[in-house]
Amino acid sequence: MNYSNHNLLHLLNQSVRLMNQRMNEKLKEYDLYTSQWAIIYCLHKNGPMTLTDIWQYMNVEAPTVTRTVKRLEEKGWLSRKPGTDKRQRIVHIADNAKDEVSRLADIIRSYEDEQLFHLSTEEENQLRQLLEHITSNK
Amino acid sequence: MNYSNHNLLHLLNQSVRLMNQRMNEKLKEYDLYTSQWAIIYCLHKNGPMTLTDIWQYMNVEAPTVTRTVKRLEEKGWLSRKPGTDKRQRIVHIADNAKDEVSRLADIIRSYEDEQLFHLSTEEENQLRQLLEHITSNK
DNA sequence: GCTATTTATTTACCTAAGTAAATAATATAC
DNA sequence: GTATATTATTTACTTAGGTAAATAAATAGC
Repeated sequence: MNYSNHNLLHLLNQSVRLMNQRMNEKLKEYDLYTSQWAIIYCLHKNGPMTLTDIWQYMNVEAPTVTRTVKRLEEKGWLSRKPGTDKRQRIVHIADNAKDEVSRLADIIRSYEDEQLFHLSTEEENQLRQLLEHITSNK
Repeated sequence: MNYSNHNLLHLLNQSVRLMNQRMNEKLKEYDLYTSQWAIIYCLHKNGPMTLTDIWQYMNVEAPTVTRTVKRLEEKGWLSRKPGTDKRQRIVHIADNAKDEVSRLADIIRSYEDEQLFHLSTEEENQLRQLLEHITSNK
């Protein structure tokens, strides 16, 4: 496919749609979506977090996280308990799910590294640098 | 902000969200969203097209285009007429909107080139190449 | 200590992408 | 030339992002 006539924003959108589709395909057998896995992985790496911690870390808005966490709780991946501050609800990986999450973390991480992008370490660094550049405020 | 701990898919998602938000902000004064403008611009460049032409060109699914075109028709930007094949509906820019679209095309194109990404020509080519690489099938 | 403000989360509703299935017109098989 | 398959579009429903506003708890002012 030749994208050379496409403008950069369009190309960026197409790329991210395609990457998410491929990751969704990979996650299908675990009954998860990319965005759901992103939150599970976040908690796996960082331990229990409040909703505010999560949405700030993920760089999305609070209602998006509320909705996704709710679904993951219903499916048994996550659980919530009240914090010392009664407004807070601390989200953590459900005890039953911990082993599965550890196992999945390795599988998905290596899928992403080895198969999703098909980039050399050099190219990956370049891409990372360019994306960090455009997302930095001027 | 330091993204160095983030994996590449996460970074890519964040970047595209941010770019679309900025473009939406720019388009707000014309009462348009990025995805809506993408279709108008497509028709501006290529002339009248069928729905199938559009979704294949844009690399999205048909129902997405159906919905967006419907809204743009309601707002007076686009219009549709039947094709020779009675299944087809040929989408074109509404006569009333043509001047405005031409004017906007220049404004938005230069916004994207000069302000949205903040990349040198060299960097833009690099990014384009990397994105084309990851979207190519192996 | 009571009022006002801030903070954490949720609810309601918008756009934007996807899949699956329905509909209607055309093309193909025979 | 009728039955079948294909094609173009739409409808219904899902996830995923956003904003605005509601709610409830904590904090600050006085």
